[in-house]
Amino acid sequence: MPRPTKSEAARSPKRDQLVAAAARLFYRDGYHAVGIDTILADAQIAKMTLYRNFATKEDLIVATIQKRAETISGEVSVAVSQAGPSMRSRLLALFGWYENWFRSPGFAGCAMLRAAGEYPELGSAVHQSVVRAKAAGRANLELILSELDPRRAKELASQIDLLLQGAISCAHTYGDPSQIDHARKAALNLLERAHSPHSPGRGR
Amino acid sequence: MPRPTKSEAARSPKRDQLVAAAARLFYRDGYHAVGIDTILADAQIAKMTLYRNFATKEDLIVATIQKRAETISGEVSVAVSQAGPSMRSRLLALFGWYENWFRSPGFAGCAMLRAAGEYPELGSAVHQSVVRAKAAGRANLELILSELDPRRAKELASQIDLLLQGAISCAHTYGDPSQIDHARKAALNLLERAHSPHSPGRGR
DNA sequence: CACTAACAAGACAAGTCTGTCTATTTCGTT
DNA sequence: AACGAAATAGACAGACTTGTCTTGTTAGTG
Repeated sequence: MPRPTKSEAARSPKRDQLVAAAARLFYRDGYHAVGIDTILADAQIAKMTLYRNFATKEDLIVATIQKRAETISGEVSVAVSQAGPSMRSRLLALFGWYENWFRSPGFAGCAMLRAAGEYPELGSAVHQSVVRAKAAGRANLELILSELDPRRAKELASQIDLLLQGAISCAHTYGDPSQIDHARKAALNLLERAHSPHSPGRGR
Repeated sequence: MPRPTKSEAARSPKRDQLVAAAARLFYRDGYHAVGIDTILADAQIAKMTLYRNFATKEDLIVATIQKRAETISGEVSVAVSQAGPSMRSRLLALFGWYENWFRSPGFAGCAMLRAAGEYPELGSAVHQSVVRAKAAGRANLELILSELDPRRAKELASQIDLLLQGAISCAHTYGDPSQIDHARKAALNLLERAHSPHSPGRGR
């Protein structure tokens, strides 16, 4: 069947092309700042093809967020799984992935946080898709850490996630990739502390 | 002199009114999403009055960021100075201020980070104003912490700042003010560790 | 070969955007 | 009372916005 099944209503070469161009331009210039005509010109795709695959521009934005979430999740999983068995080396692999990202050309912060910023209302479809993606990312981090200490995995995952999200935002704002170093040092401190807690019930 | 000096070319009741309305609307809906006509209607001010005080819309955005930075800096300083003398209580006062903010109605993340997100280019006037404001905030945090241990104040300030910036973004994204709790716990851990470092030269 | 679905190209509607300009009015000062 | 700066109201230009619709072309199907 040369016609590629189509079936579910998602896989289409034109659709992918569109999402790829949109993701690139949205990330570079912002969601409101980029019009669909710019995307169509860049992807060399007709307007009707866009509106056959997506109901609205916001739908296209959601698609770029979902695609980015999948990509990041996959790459991080690979990086962590390729690291040594110790929790420390796994965490360092995770931070290594982020550092590479920060140092890559065209880095401009987190596409998802920026989307949540441009669509600040909680109920917005775009914002909701960011919530899902970020929650999945934190859950994945929790899963990684649960091998160490299942009881504290949730808390430690939240803390390290805050460090990472902060590092992404600050690295972009300052244009300074070395922000990841601060986050890494803090995360290792927190990890050691979780391993050997010598003052248990503190901290509110 | 009943005419209020004017002098420097900044203080004007209409100007302040304009900045206040703009800050409110930009924060609620986003910088690109809000047009100047909306701001003018809200502030009940004529268009020419806007363009007599600001060259462009971006200039108005920069003004809202500067005003917000001043307000936050002042409020945080007061909150910290009103706390007890111990570093722990000072830090708790700082986090208390953030928690109140997160729980206040209409909280929608950090206006400055969102501005940097909508104007991703480093050289942009808006982005630059965010850099200045955020750098000043971190410097202020460093100043607070320098009473504890001047050597580690800079590092600790960066780490806690990352936690705070991450908490702001995540609290908004998830619509969950309790994100500050994770940041606070982590910060207290890092503070204790800075106080009694029992494994010195680790962490890359 | 004939059919059909997908796509390209572009006109079009209806509205929005920023920024400029003119004409009129308000108001504090001399 | 008269002057002048500042504010208002609104028209206006020119460009841009999303989304719809039409027309013609391409390519893979039975």
